[in-house]
Amino acid sequence: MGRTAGRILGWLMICDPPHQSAAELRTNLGASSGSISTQVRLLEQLGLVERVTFSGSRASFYQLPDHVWSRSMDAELVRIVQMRALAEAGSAVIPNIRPERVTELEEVAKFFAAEWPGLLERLHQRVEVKP
Amino acid sequence: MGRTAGRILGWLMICDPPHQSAAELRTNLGASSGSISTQVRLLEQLGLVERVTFSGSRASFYQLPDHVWSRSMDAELVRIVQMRALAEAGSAVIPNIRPERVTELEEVAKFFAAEWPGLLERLHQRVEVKP
DNA sequence: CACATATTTCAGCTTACTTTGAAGCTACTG
DNA sequence: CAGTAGCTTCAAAGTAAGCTGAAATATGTG
Repeated sequence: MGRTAGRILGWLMICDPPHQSAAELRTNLGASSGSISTQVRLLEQLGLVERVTFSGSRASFYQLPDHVWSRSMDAELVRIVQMRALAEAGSAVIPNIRPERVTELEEVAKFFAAEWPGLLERLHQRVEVKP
Repeated sequence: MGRTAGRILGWLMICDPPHQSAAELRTNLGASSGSISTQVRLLEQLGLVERVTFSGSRASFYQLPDHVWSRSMDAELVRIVQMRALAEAGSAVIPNIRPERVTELEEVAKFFAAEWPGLLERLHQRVEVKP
């Protein structure tokens, strides 16, 4: 993630109101319109920003989705599963000496793939369901 | 981590013998001596490669440490704690509307800081203590 | 302890990514 | 449905990171 994307996220965490137009982002961050457009789209694809509109204004506004941080941990599971698939592909090249150089990676990936869903469930319980 | 660092790791997972000299890495990966020197040092600092020597040869050899993959998950705890510290610094700028934009990040960081040590313990049990 | 071998350093090159700003396009308001 | 505010695109410039290879430095064998 680029510099501007990070600054957009930071600003969207503290701005008032929580939704900002591209022009507001441009002004407050000192970035160009093109940069805002590109980076906001990137963040939208990553699920870290959502776009909202209001009738009466033709501008789009950008804001952080609810529970954005705990939800972003969900994406980690995708990467863990990709890692497990990669590690499993390694079974084709297991060396004779110290084969655990390859097999251990698979075990680690399997471990996290098994543990992560439960962890996420507890995280969401804790963060999204306030006591 | 750069391209060459990744290729070094990959080669060290499957090479025979498991320890390789800089010259061997250079030959097998088609990289320059400078690149090998720099990237091997980077990997050493990250704890992903260790350097060994043998009397009778003046060359250094590089190899993967034991349990390198499960141990590399330990480093994640450091990053989680750094994230918690950053998130706690955010308490100085909590906005009035939708304050959870900032506070949720802190809760997520705290959650992982609390959970990670136990997770690591079970990982190491599972991977390093073969049944 | 001389000296050949191995390693590190570093300036310049290459490559990949980011930003800018203006032109073109979209779509909403009135 | 015309006009225009706002968004996207894109080529060019800027920036950052990695690689190379030769020169400088370090190492430890014999």
